Amino acid sequence: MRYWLMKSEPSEFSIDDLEKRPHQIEHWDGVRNYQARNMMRDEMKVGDLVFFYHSNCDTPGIVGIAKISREAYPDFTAFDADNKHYDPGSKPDDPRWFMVDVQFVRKLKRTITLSELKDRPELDGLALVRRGNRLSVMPVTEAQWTYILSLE
DNA sequence: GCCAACGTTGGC
DNA sequence: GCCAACGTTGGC
Repeated sequence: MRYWLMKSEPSEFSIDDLEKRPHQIEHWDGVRNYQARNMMRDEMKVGDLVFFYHSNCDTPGIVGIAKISREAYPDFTAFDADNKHYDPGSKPDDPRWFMVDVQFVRKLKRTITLSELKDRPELDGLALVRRGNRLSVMPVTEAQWTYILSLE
Protein backbone atom coordinates (compact mmCIF):
# COMPACT_ATOMS: atom_id res chain seq x y z
CA MET A 1 0.00 0.00 0.00
CA ARG A 2 1.19 3.49 -0.84
CA TYR A 3 0.58 6.94 0.54
CA TRP A 4 -0.21 10.11 -1.37
CA LEU A 5 -1.00 13.76 -1.04
CA MET A 6 -3.59 15.40 -3.28
CA LYS A 7 -4.27 19.12 -3.50
CA SER A 8 -7.63 20.74 -3.92
CA GLU A 9 -8.77 24.32 -3.70
CA PRO A 10 -11.43 24.31 -0.99
CA SER A 11 -13.44 26.89 -2.95
CA GLU A 12 -13.70 24.23 -5.67
CA PHE A 13 -13.84 21.03 -3.66
CA SER A 14 -13.10 20.75 0.05
CA ILE A 15 -12.79 17.91 2.54
CA ASP A 16 -16.25 18.87 3.77
CA ASP A 17 -17.61 18.49 0.26
CA LEU A 18 -16.11 15.01 0.08
CA GLU A 19 -17.64 14.07 3.41
CA LYS A 20 -21.08 15.09 2.15
CA ARG A 21 -20.97 13.17 -1.14
CA PRO A 22 -23.09 10.04 -1.53
CA HIS A 23 -21.08 7.20 0.02
CA GLN A 24 -18.49 9.91 0.73
CA ILE A 25 -16.90 9.15 -2.65
CA GLU A 26 -15.99 11.50 -5.47
CA HIS A 27 -14.00 11.16 -8.66
CA TRP A 28 -10.82 13.20 -8.78
CA ASP A 29 -11.15 14.87 -12.16
CA GLY A 30 -9.28 17.70 -13.79
CA VAL A 31 -5.69 16.56 -13.39
CA ARG A 32 -3.94 17.83 -16.52
CA ASN A 33 -0.30 17.24 -15.69
CA TYR A 34 1.48 14.22 -17.09
CA GLN A 35 3.54 13.43 -14.04
CA ALA A 36 0.47 13.52 -11.81
CA ARG A 37 -1.50 11.53 -14.35
CA ASN A 38 1.13 8.82 -14.51
CA MET A 39 1.06 8.39 -10.75
CA MET A 40 -2.73 8.15 -10.71
CA ARG A 41 -2.87 5.84 -13.72
CA ASP A 42 0.04 3.54 -12.93
CA GLU A 43 0.62 3.51 -9.20
CA MET A 44 -2.53 4.30 -7.23
CA LYS A 45 -4.29 1.22 -5.93
CA VAL A 46 -7.53 0.68 -4.07
CA GLY A 47 -6.87 1.15 -0.39
CA ASP A 48 -3.98 3.57 -0.75
CA LEU A 49 -4.27 6.43 1.73
CA VAL A 50 -4.29 10.09 0.76
CA PHE A 51 -3.64 13.30 2.62
CA PHE A 52 -6.27 15.81 1.52
CA TYR A 53 -4.56 19.17 1.14
CA HIS A 54 -6.25 22.55 0.81
CA SER A 55 -4.40 24.87 -1.54
CA ASN A 56 -4.87 28.44 -2.65
CA CYS A 57 -6.73 29.45 0.48
CA ASP A 58 -6.19 31.38 3.70
CA THR A 59 -4.41 28.55 5.50
CA PRO A 60 -2.94 26.03 3.08
CA GLY A 61 -2.38 22.66 4.71
CA ILE A 62 -3.41 19.07 5.25
CA VAL A 63 -6.97 18.86 6.50
CA GLY A 64 -7.97 15.22 6.26
CA ILE A 65 -7.46 11.68 5.06
CA ALA A 66 -9.08 9.88 2.16
CA LYS A 67 -8.50 6.57 0.46
CA ILE A 68 -8.46 5.38 -3.12
CA SER A 69 -11.72 3.55 -3.77
CA ARG A 70 -11.42 3.03 -7.52
CA GLU A 71 -8.35 2.76 -9.69
CA ALA A 72 -7.69 4.89 -12.75
CA TYR A 73 -10.27 5.25 -15.51
CA PRO A 74 -10.65 7.88 -18.22
CA ASP A 75 -11.37 11.41 -17.04
CA PHE A 76 -14.60 12.06 -18.89
CA THR A 77 -14.49 15.79 -18.18
CA ALA A 78 -11.78 15.98 -20.85
CA PHE A 79 -14.37 14.93 -23.47
CA ASP A 80 -16.89 17.63 -22.60
CA ALA A 81 -16.45 20.84 -24.58
CA ASP A 82 -18.40 22.74 -21.94
CA ASN A 83 -16.14 21.60 -19.11
CA LYS A 84 -13.35 23.87 -18.04
CA HIS A 85 -10.95 20.93 -18.12
CA TYR A 86 -11.92 20.06 -21.72
CA ASP A 87 -9.05 18.77 -23.82
CA PRO A 88 -9.86 18.12 -27.48
CA GLY A 89 -6.71 16.01 -27.67
CA SER A 90 -8.23 13.39 -25.38
CA LYS A 91 -10.64 11.02 -27.14
CA PRO A 92 -12.94 8.43 -25.57
CA ASP A 93 -11.22 5.69 -27.60
CA ASP A 94 -7.77 7.04 -26.78
CA PRO A 95 -7.98 8.96 -23.51
CA ARG A 96 -5.13 11.17 -22.46
CA TRP A 97 -6.30 11.93 -18.92
CA PHE A 98 -7.33 9.67 -16.08
CA MET A 99 -8.92 9.96 -12.69
CA VAL A 100 -9.41 7.86 -9.60
CA ASP A 101 -12.19 7.80 -7.03
CA VAL A 102 -11.41 8.88 -3.50
CA GLN A 103 -13.42 8.12 -0.38
CA PHE A 104 -13.53 10.17 2.79
CA VAL A 105 -11.82 8.59 5.79
CA ARG A 106 -11.68 11.34 8.38
CA LYS A 107 -10.82 14.93 8.99
CA LEU A 108 -7.74 15.76 11.00
CA LYS A 109 -8.31 17.25 14.43
CA ARG A 110 -6.64 20.38 13.15
CA THR A 111 -5.09 21.67 9.95
CA ILE A 112 -1.43 20.77 9.68
CA THR A 113 -0.33 23.90 7.89
CA LEU A 114 2.10 24.23 5.04
CA SER A 115 4.22 26.61 7.07
CA GLU A 116 4.78 24.07 9.84
CA LEU A 117 5.45 21.30 7.35
CA LYS A 118 8.16 23.52 5.88
CA ASP A 119 9.70 23.97 9.32
CA ARG A 120 10.26 20.26 9.87
CA PRO A 121 13.61 18.92 8.67
CA GLU A 122 12.12 15.42 8.68
CA LEU A 123 10.02 16.49 5.69
CA ASP A 124 12.77 18.02 3.56
CA GLY A 125 12.22 15.32 0.94
CA LEU A 126 8.49 15.88 0.65
CA ALA A 127 7.64 17.27 -2.78
CA LEU A 128 5.11 19.63 -1.25
CA VAL A 129 7.74 21.68 0.54
CA ARG A 130 10.31 21.68 -2.21
CA ARG A 131 10.84 24.98 -3.90
CA GLY A 132 8.76 25.61 -6.95
CA ASN A 133 6.84 22.37 -6.72
CA ARG A 134 3.46 22.49 -8.41
CA LEU A 135 2.40 18.89 -8.53
CA SER A 136 -1.20 18.41 -7.47
CA VAL A 137 -0.66 14.70 -6.78
CA MET A 138 2.49 13.46 -5.10
CA PRO A 139 3.80 10.42 -3.27
CA VAL A 140 4.36 10.42 0.49
CA THR A 141 6.67 7.87 2.09
CA GLU A 142 5.48 5.77 4.98
CA ALA A 143 7.94 7.58 7.25
CA GLN A 144 6.65 10.96 6.13
CA TRP A 145 3.07 9.81 6.56
CA THR A 146 3.67 8.60 10.09
CA TYR A 147 5.62 11.69 11.01
CA ILE A 148 3.00 14.09 9.68
CA LEU A 149 0.26 12.27 11.58
CA SER A 150 2.32 12.55 14.75
CA LEU A 151 2.00 16.33 14.44
CA GLU A 152 -1.77 16.20 14.51
C1' DG B 1 -3.33 41.15 -6.82
C1' DC B 2 1.50 40.04 -7.44
C1' DC B 3 4.81 37.23 -9.16
C1' DA B 4 8.21 33.20 -9.07
C1' DA B 5 8.46 28.81 -10.82
C1' DC B 6 7.43 25.68 -14.00
C1' DG B 7 5.05 23.15 -17.98
C1' DT B 8 3.47 23.50 -22.64
C1' DT B 9 3.29 25.27 -27.26
C1' DG B 10 4.87 26.28 -31.60
C1' DG B 11 7.96 28.81 -34.86
C1' DC B 12 12.22 28.16 -36.72
C1' DG C 1 15.93 20.16 -31.01
C1' DC C 2 16.06 24.90 -29.28
C1' DC C 3 13.97 28.36 -26.87
C1' DA C 4 10.85 32.46 -26.45
C1' DA C 5 6.26 33.27 -25.40
C1' DC C 6 2.54 32.13 -22.94
C1' DG C 7 -0.52 30.00 -19.44
C1' DT C 8 -1.08 28.01 -14.89
C1' DT C 9 -0.20 27.13 -10.07
C1' DG C 10 -0.35 28.59 -5.69
C1' DG C 11 1.97 30.98 -1.75
C1' DC C 12 2.11 35.33 0.03
